[in-house]
Amino acid sequence: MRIGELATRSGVSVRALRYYEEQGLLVPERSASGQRQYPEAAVEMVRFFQQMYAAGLTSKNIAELLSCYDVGHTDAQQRGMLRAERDRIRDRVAQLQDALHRLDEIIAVTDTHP
Amino acid sequence: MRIGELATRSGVSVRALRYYEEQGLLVPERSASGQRQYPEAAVEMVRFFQQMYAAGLTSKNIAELLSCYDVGHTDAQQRGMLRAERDRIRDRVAQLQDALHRLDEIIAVTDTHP
DNA sequence: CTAAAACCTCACGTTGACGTGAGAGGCAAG
DNA sequence: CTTGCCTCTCACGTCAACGTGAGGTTTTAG
Repeated sequence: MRIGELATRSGVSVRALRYYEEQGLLVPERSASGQRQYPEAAVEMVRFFQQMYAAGLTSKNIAELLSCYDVGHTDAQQRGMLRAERDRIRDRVAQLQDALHRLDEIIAVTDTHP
Repeated sequence: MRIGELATRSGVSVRALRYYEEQGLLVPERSASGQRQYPEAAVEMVRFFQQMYAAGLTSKNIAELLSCYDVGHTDAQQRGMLRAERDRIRDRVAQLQDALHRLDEIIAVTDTHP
């Protein structure tokens, strides 16, 4: 499919897709005239990228992560990176839940004293 | 206390404290010579700010949140904002946990196929 | 065949939370 | 008094993930 369809189907902008390519995350084939051609699987890929971005990973992190996935084997350094990222996300979840509780407290107070 | 001590005790940079002041979050007294004077309670405040920033709130959000807290009463718009932010954080936690599971899967795969 | 819609490549602009000097003044110790 | 560290106010720089035209080509619909 072409870039516009992928954009609407995966819920990101055309610009974002070109940016992902720049970062080496999703490099499509090209038609004879130079237009990008994406496979079906690209939709799922892009959603995965969004999820990882939302989790606070950088483009570089995601690229490393993909290289683990693509090559089909990982060295110690890559596995270390994966674990480090996972731990970072875990910490972040804990932080967010703390923040959530503080907000809940404030909401409770402002509801009883409006 | 002066700005340097607050910085080290609360774990942020001096620049960050001046930035918070710019944003109206933490406006200290001034000595005769113009140096900032913070009370003890500022340490806890700054940690709270960091927690909210980590949760994805902007300076403006935190300022509104403080005004709820300070004035001691809230209008409907403020309570709406508080709830919206809380819901946003909840969604984000759910997203992060999804991402966490995907990372765990990848880690499991790369461990069994190194 | 033509006009609109979609695509292409530069390349500069945006946003938020600071970083990083520059140049000048303040403060405790010896 | 002067050395050395802390603080002050501008004010420009940074970084990541895009946004936003500019100017030109390609594809599609009628």
